[in-house]
Amino acid sequence: MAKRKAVSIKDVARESNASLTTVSLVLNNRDGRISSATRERVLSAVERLGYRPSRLAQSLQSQRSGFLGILVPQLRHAFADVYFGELISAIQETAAEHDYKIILDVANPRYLERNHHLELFRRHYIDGLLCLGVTNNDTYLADFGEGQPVIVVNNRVQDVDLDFVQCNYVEAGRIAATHLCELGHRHIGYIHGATEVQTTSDLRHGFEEILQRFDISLPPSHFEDGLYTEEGGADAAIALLKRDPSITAIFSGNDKMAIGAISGLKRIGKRVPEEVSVIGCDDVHQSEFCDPPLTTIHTPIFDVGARACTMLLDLISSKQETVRETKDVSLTVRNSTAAPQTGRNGSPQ
Amino acid sequence: MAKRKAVSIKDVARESNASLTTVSLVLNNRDGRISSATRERVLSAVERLGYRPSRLAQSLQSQRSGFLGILVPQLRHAFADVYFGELISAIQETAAEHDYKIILDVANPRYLERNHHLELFRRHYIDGLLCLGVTNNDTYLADFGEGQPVIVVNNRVQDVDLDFVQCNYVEAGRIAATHLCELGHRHIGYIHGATEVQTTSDLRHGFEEILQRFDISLPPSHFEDGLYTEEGGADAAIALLKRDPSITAIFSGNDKMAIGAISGLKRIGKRVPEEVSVIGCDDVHQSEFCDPPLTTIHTPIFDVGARACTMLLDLISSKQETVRETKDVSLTVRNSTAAPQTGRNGSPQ
DNA sequence: AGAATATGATAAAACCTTTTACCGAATCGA
DNA sequence: TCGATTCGGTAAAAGGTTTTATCATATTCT
Repeated sequence: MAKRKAVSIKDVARESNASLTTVSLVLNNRDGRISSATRERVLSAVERLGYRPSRLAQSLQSQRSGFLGILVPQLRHAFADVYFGELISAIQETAAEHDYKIILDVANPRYLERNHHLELFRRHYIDGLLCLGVTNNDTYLADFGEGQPVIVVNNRVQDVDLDFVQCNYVEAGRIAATHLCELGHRHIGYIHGATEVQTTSDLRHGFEEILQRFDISLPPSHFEDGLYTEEGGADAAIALLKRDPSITAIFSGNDKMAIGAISGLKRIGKRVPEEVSVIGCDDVHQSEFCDPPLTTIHTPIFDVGARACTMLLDLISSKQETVRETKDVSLTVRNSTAAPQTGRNGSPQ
Repeated sequence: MAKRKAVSIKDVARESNASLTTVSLVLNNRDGRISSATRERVLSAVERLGYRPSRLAQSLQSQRSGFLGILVPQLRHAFADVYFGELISAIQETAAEHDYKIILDVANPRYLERNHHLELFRRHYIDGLLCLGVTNNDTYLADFGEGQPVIVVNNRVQDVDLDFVQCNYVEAGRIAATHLCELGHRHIGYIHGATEVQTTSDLRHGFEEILQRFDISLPPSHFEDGLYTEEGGADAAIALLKRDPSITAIFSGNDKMAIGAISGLKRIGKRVPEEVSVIGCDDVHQSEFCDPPLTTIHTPIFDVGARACTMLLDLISSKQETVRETKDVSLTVRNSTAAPQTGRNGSPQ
């Protein structure tokens, strides 16, 4: 199939009776050194031959790949998660605006064991890396060093001194707690996600801070792990209400689990929000379309992704030395929360 | 910050008192030419220096980038769509198994206008391309040619002769229609997605084929565009029932719109499935967690993505000349469909 | 007019591999 | 012992660009 060889700068040089160097200078507008006559000659040859410089050769020479990496953890189907998807959309869009392309990697055990994360830089795959969904267990993050720009997106890592852009999850916890308390709830369940995620703790700290202020106790029996999945959320909600039927409100660490929780509550015949209020966290798109529409903490995920990408580019071009940003969150009230029913239905006071 | 220069094969050669060539031969196991003594010497030097070959130089030399491209259309936040996400997960996983990496591009108008899709190959960004979410309007697909392996994923393009891997949407339409008809529905609404998508027509053809067999008419007033979004699905369902209150079942072109439709129906006080049945298509993960859980056509999206990726690799390595595959689909019955209520509530017979 | 400076273009080095072709030394067969 | 192999290894080319240093030629200054 004689896949005819790609045209190179040499071909252009020959075609235009100019030297290799001249062609390069013209193409890169290296100051007016070249006469407009030769410039035209070169340009027309480029046009005629349909020449486009090889990005491989360019990268080799410039020692810049023009790629940004996105590293996500190994989950069921990581990319089918709207939370990650939203971040990736934001990152891709921002990167494209700056003529960078995105490459996608999944940090599974095999990957890490083979040090593929280090190869990303050492073998010049990428110029910078964005890490999504990291946990405090991800010790490999400590492997990155000098000249390897890395930003942790919407999280932090406890023991590793890495740059990050995140939402204020402590505040998110406070807002959620305040909302429930002010509605009058006193028996509250808490569905959390993986505890090794830093923002999971942040959220809980903020939440408990406010509960204490309202003098409400949150016994261990009111906590349940929802695994950050719908199924987990459903199971957790059911477990919580079985263990303590007086619970009138549930805070879920993310919307996914909250939606699962609503589905679980319905399954055991509890009406939302009449009998049990549910509040989530994230404000993903579909929260508007579950039944009832979910009250949740709005976190500016898209902005965080875009900002992280911009900052990464600044790190790469040495416009920044270090990045540490925390974005504000807010309450989005829909219909899954209400004041608790007084009297009859349980609620032993 | 003296970012100390990366160690190159030259450094290894010097360190191990061998020639450049020898080092390369050892590293690539080019037949037993090298004595085990030198081999050891080289290997230990590699170890000591922490040498890793530059993939840029390798790619330049081999004329293979080691990347696969994924091109998605411009949508709200394309990657935050579980359907695309599932495909991307499958592709990424398969590619990684074969030591390929994935790069992500969004085909927005600016991108296409600048012919960035062609640059992908011409500038050696990628060795092969997977196109997601294409429509019959995407004429740029015709630009790809010889030596540019491209596969359309879970779709086809009417006028362009491109390789594809897809689900059998004609059959999906048939199955959905059969299900509704056998339940006894006679007044059926149809929420469709973008008509410029080939599978949209396939689905409809299959659906109408069965309705004719059951001698049921589907007047234009029973069609509504749901824009492939939740909002669109909700609006469409409401419009359909306002226009013809005798409708007892709705088929939706994807689950997203179906979930929206359920939410819309509830909003106007219609119970699902007692008053109106809803059946979707795709079987996305969350269909299990809406209320009621959605009856839908299961399409093996993940398999399609994985298969498309495998086939693309075969095209690249010339193990295949052409790819045309259609995967089976099946019915997943949950609780959003039921027999129509007889008598009282409308249903003029 | 002779020296100094612009101007326009180019040869060569550098970026880092892999592969091809070749070379000297040792081994082997006759 | 001569010619043919095998063995172990290397120099050089190729892959395609950018950048640096250099070289002619033309122009300007004194």
